[in-house]
Amino acid sequence: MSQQHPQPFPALPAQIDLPAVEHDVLRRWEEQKVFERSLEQTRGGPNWVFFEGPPTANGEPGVHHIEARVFKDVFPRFKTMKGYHVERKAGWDCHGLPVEVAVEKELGLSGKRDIEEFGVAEFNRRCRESVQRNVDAFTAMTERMGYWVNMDEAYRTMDPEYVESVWWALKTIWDKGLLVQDYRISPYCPRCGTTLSDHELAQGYETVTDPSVYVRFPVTSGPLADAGRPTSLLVWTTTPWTLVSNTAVAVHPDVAYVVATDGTERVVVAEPLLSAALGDGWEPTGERFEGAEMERWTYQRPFELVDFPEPAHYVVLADYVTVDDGTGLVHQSPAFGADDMAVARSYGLPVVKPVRADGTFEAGLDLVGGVFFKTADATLVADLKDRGLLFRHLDYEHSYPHCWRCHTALLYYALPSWYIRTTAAKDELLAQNERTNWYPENIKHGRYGEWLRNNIDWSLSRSRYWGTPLPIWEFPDGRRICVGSLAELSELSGQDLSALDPHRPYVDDIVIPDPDADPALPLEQRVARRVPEVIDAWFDSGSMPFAQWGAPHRNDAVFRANFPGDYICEAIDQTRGWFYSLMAVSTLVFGENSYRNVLCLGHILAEDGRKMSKHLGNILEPMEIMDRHGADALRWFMAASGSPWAPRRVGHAALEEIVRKVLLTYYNTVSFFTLYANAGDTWDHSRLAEAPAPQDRPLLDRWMLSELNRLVRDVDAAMEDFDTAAAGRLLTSFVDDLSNWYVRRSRRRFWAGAAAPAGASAFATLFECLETLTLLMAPLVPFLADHVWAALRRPDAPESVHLAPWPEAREDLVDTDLSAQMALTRRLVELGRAARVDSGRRTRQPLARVLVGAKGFDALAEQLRDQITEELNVQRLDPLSVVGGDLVDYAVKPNFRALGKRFGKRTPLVAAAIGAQDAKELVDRVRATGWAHVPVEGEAVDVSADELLITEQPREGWAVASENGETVALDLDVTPELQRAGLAREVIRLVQDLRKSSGLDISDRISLWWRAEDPTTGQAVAEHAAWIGAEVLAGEVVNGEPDGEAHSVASPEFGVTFWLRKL
RNA sequence: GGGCGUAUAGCUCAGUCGGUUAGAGCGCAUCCCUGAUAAGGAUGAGGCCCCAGGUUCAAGUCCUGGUACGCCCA
Repeated sequence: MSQQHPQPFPALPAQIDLPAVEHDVLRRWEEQKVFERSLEQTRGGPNWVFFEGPPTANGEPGVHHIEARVFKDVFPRFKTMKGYHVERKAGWDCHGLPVEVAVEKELGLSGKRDIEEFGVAEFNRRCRESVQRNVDAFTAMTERMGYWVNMDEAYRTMDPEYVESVWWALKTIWDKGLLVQDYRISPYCPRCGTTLSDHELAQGYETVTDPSVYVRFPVTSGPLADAGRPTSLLVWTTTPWTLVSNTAVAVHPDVAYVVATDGTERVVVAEPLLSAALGDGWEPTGERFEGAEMERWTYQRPFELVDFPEPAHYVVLADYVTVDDGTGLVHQSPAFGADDMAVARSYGLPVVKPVRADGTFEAGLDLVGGVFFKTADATLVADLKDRGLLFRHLDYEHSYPHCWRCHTALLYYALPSWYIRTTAAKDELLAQNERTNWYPENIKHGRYGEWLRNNIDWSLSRSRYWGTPLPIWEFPDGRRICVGSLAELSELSGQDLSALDPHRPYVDDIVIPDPDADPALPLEQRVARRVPEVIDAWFDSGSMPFAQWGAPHRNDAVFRANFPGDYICEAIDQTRGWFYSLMAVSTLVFGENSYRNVLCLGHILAEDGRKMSKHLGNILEPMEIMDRHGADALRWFMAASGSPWAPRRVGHAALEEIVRKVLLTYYNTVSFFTLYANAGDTWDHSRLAEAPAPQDRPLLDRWMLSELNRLVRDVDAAMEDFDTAAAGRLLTSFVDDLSNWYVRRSRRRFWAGAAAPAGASAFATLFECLETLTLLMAPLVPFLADHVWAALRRPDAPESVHLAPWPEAREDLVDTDLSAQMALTRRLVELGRAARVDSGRRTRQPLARVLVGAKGFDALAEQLRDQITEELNVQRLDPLSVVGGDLVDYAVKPNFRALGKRFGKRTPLVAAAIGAQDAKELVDRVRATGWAHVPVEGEAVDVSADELLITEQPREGWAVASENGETVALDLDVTPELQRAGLAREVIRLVQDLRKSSGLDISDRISLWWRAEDPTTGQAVAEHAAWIGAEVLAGEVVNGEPDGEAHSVASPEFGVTFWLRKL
């Protein structure tokens, strides 16, 4: 029969190769230019501005790159369906140390000296090349995962227009006086003459033995200065060479310090360290000071070898001082320690640096002149001892950073460096943070807010090669110019530089002549040269909102229409990275943060719970995963598995589960629909108009449509709240309801066919559910959703689901009362199933009666009662009350939630009183009057039915299951009539199996013959022949064997044989 | 050392406004159903809701402290 009608839907086989489908869909997107059209058709609509955080195109892409890219795709798709215009400009972060390190490795270079010998021009050319190589791998992965982003017009932070925009931003900050030069303490190798990055630092720790010395610093002012006998601060250090430049002594403001004496001298130490630092023979004198009281006490410094330009050598307060080691008094030498430097800045102390860049002390100094810093220790300690200042000298074994190349001990060394005074904008940053929505919210005032509150100036400059050159030119007399564009530089330098590559070394060759200089001076003395540094690559990426357009020099209007952004998303490691650099740059330059909503994801871990890394061998390649499970499965995992804010483990098992439970259940429901829509009197979209109005459909359909519209409302709310996990849970549970309840309970109506009255509603309802569900699924699983859409779509609907509008919930179809009734129905069915299992009566055996005792059962609609009898295969459904009260056991429990509201503190008493009552009497009274009195502390208290949890169970001859006050009881009596009906069901199943194994189409008609050896089965078949024939589509059911060929099946269990032949 | 987060079944995770019988999936066991069938369903075993205090009539849920792990920073 199916051949008589053209099939309205393409056949969707139950088996599906998801990765293959995805490749088809990718091809279709490409051919039909779906992404471009989705942008085209929203043009003119409101903008929803998305900023792509540029991945560093350094190294191969990994699974963790998929994570953020899923979220960067889902919400733009969602907003596009809602009618917004969402530009998606890709970007690449090109500069920075990681690129340099990779190229150094490739070239076999080691360190800055090598790079300079190799040639900066060629080195930077290689860096540029390396970046471009990796972009290809990212592009392939991005396309495969279905991330729609415009890579043809991607911005690159190394492009001249981009660099110019960054220069402009720097100049803006310069003009505000917030770009300044200051000392920065960096780990520095004096032999290689270079600073080391944190990454390099981590590679070079070695265990060494250093002197650990306790030194007396005699107090020269304050209450202890005139104590009659000399009193000294006892100061501990493991770097005696830094005592030459001792500048101050730091104490913790909240720690107690005491004076101790051995009878001859007096020293000051932290109270908790008294015995540890001094050993035996020392007694506290009773003099005791809070650290805060000691501020500005002066002392006699240990060496008088260098000059100090400003006042120094007094006690300062610092929170970082601990009482774990030493004496609780910490020697300060700001040129050689980051903490020391910070403290010195806050006190305005001078930075004295007697060690030269090669690691030796300045030549003219007494005692240590020209000596390498580390070897000066012995000389200095000996001198302290000679002068009686050395209190104690030990050896101290600890881990100290060394140069990973030459193993020279590193120097923490103050070098001139460029800073952005973000601390000056701290209040504004905090205010901008308040106006920004963080997901999850705790980041805002937690990890990120904390970072802002402890803001430190942004250390901007890097003494490297492959980066945006710092656009500051300096004259010999110290005057400086910050340049904001190539045009400006052209003008200042007097040459056309519009085609200049604004990278090193070319930009280093540009000089700016001083128009006012004496022409007689040599050239070098009347031109400005660029400072040698490049800038932190984070400043590049933080500038992307304007620099991606080359604004303000180019596309300024485009930039202004796309600022600030509505949405950015990265993993949590970006809080102090991109999230901060974006906020800092735009707040400093525009006085406004550049993003409104920021999604902050947890990290992706390997299945073993560890980070994926090559040496652990637990890496999953993204392309391999997608070829095995499909990109949709991986996308669903990222978006909806667990909580995106938390770290998550990805593995094959998790992805297989998603495929089976979510994607295939959804797809199989669609496949089921097309199977029946294509069969018999086919169903096509024109029948939608003939279907009854939703409110006139059977309750099962009305329930499903109610659930559907609730789903639309809730998924929309979840997506608006950037909560894909909630959306995923809602969708999963809907798919389960649709497949395992609605379709399961509606199968007979689909068998009846599209033309049958029963089928009209079912087909329409299922179609509407699938159509809307597919729209809701589209942002999360764009491939499968579009595949389904292509199969199901109405003739006038958009070609792709991604060109279709987001659905709107029809609140008028949401029926919460019906939802509650259906929930009760399903709970009762579950109880009935449990009772059947206990009783050992298989479901094919019809039973006479089921009894139900449950609140709300009386109000349960007839159609829903029918669902229960059908699903449980029973003939009658009655309330438990039809059984005489004497045959039923009652149990009553207090409903605490209800009682608590009314009785508060007395709840336990009322609960106890309820438990003490005779259950049956209590139930009778409540049933009769709606209230019952229970005695509580001599007083009669009313309780209502709602405040009780009543469970009732029949005593004899029933299979009973109850839960939460709801009871289902099955009549176990199987009469001969019931037995024969059960046998008829058995043979129907037998014949259905035969149909299937014979390869018949679901709508093929047959002739059926049978012969029974078992008399009871024979009687059952004869008695139910009409029913059997109708069920198995047999035109005739003949007792006897067929002539000629026929498919046959014999059942020894029931003593019957069947033959069938297709009509 | 500091900040932030996480901790619920063997595993992966839900758990709303605090309510006394804490759920799902996977895995395991035993079954059932089947014209979606290499699917589906039921039942069962499996819980110190990390620990200790506190608030409350009532705590997996709120508060304080601790432990372990993770991330960021020093």
